Amino acid sequence: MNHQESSVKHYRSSRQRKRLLELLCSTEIHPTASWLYDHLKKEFPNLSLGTIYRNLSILIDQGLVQKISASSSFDRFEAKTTPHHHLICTKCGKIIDFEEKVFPAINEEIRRSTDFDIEGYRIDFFGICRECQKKQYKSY
Amino acid sequence: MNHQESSVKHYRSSRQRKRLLELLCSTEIHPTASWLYDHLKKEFPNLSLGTIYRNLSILIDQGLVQKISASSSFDRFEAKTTPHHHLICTKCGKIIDFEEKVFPAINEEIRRSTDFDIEGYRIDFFGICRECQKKQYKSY
DNA sequence: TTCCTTAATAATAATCATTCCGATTACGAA
DNA sequence: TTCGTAATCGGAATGATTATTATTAAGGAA
Repeated sequence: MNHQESSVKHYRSSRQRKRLLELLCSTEIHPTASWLYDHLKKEFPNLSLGTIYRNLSILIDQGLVQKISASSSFDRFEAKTTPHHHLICTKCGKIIDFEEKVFPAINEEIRRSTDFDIEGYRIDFFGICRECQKKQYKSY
Repeated sequence: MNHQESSVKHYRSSRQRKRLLELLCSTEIHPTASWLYDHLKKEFPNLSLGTIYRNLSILIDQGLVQKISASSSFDRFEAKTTPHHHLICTKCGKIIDFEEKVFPAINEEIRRSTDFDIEGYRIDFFGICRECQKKQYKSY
């Protein structure tokens, strides 16, 4: 959110948040809050789920992490790297990054024809992943 | 979801569901479940919120309605018409349909480079709507 | 029309991801 | 090292959605 950069908020550092970010950077599975909690719990036995959520929102505010809401009942998170889109399996809910190319024509098109101040876009592709395709055949 | 068409489920008709669909077709605001509840409650004083949710899922199953999950804490719904995308205001959460053109290049590109069985895609544009742009200036 | 089977409804409880709160801990400036 | 306060922990609160159960009403058959 560009319009918040003017009021830069300073956050005190914490080991929990440092490790949370490292964990997010080290995986590609787009974890849920509870997955992150389970993994860091081993390292911080007193860890609280509230700490996960609060730090995720701090990291999002810092632009280091982004939230993905993909029609499931719970949010997923990922460390922000390069812009990319998502392949979402409508069977099992799995989300896969789709780096591939950015489509520049979309940006031009959209800016021309709306009075929104567009910050970006995300393409979610819906379909059935390889594993679920196999399962479909088996179920007959 | 194409893979469900083979087992066609028959639903008994109901006045509540009939009116729910009519209401969804008559508006462009992408209502929440509780908005739909509040409106139909006038017509059906005994209406239950569970009835809204159950009928929404039936209408979705019938392909007449689709659910939009746009990073808010609650779902929004719309009657399915032609394929289109969404402009989502990151300030106020408003969602606006963006008919405009379909981008055929995306389909070709994606089908070539993944083993997903792609059913479709949706582009969510994030930005700040005209009204919220005005409010921003005022806050200084 | 009347009856009968069963899906749809209403009311309410349960679920569960997320947020909030009060007491305690620990970062980091002086 | 001290001190002010942000970060943490634990648990309770919130709120959207789902499940449960008794009641109502589609809609097909007689």
